[in-house]
Amino acid sequence: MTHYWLIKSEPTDYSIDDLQQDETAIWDGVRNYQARNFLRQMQPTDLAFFYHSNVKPPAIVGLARVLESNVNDPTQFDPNSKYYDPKATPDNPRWQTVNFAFVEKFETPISLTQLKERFNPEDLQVVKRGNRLSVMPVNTNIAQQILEMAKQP
DNA sequence: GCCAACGTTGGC
DNA sequence: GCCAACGTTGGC
Repeated sequence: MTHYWLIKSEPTDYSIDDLQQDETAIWDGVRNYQARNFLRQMQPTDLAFFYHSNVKPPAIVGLARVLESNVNDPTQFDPNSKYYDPKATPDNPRWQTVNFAFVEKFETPISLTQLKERFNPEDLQVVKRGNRLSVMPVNTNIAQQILEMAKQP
C-alpha cells in the first residue's frame, strides 16, 4: 500500500527544480527525531508532496517517489558537513533517510493559503500554525484531494 | 522584521 | 528529572 507524505524544503537550499535536474536525491540533513521516525517508516513507491517553505508563497510544488528506503544519511559521518554527528558511526548510525525520485512538478503550485481554505489542521498538519516538522504523513483521502487540486488549478 | 511554536541544552 | 534560557523554523 502506497503511503503519502509531505516533505518541506527551502527552495534556496533544495528546490523541486533541483530534484527534477538531479532526478534522484538522498534526503539528507534531517536532525529531528520525529521527522526521522517518519523517514524510517517510508517504503519504496510511497509518494511525497514536495513543499517549498520560507518563500512567498509557501506551497506544494510537486511530487516525489521513494526509490530506496532505510538509507543511512551520509552527512552524519562527514566531519566537514554541517550535519555531522560525532555520536554516529558506520557501526552505529543514528540517522536514516530515503532516496527520492522526481515524479512531477505541478503546473500550478498549491499554496498554503489554498490548503488552509480546504483542510483542517487535524487533517493536514502542514496547515497548522507554528508547525515546524519537516517530514509528515498525509492520509490517503487528503492526498487524493490534493492530487485533484493539482490537476485543476 | 516580528514573533509564535517548539526542540534542545545545561544548571541544579 | 525539572525547567529556564536559548536557538531555530517559518508564516505573516
